[in-house]
Amino acid sequence: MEKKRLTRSFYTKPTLKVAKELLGKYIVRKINNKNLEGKIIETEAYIGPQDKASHAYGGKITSRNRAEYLVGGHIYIYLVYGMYWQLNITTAEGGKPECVLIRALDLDKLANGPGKVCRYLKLNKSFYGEDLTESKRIWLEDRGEKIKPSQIIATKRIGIDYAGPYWANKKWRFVLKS
DNA sequence: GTACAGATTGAG
DNA sequence: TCAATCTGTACT
Repeated sequence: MEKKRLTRSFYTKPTLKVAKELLGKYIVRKINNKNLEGKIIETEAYIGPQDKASHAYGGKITSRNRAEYLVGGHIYIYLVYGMYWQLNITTAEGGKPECVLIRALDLDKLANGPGKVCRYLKLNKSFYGEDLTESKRIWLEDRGEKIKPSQIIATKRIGIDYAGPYWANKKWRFVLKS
């Protein structure tokens, strides 16, 4: 099977397009010469600064969210609830706070939630700002799997009711039907 | 300096 | 249904 690392041009496309195209791609995490891999089956788009659910709403830059402004293809990782890491991949051009949250991998309960994805892949703050097109320990691969539009389910995003009904009802969460 | 909510999860 | 657990942000 052909394996191809995704390059910068994949990530710099519009965020919603990248979020959908990430479905079916494989994330590869190399630990001590062993590869942990999983197919991405659920993503969620965050498009700041107009997106109230985004940490960059209003164009804010803090030490927590600054990675969100990096050019597409970088990791934006942060801690929520004091215990769970959220793995995001930045999209669009540099200076634009847009990213895609990786919510689940096809790993049967091992990674069926954003916190679990990071636990399984052993990700932590040392990956903050990691470049997925250059890194030797984590990257994304295209393995030639073709995803049909009919396999993609668009739903409302999760856990952001505080952003108000307009943003909370945006169907920016994408799930790959198996 | 202090208060408090949050892109979650797992146990009860 | 709720506790675990801690960072960023908005107060004083």
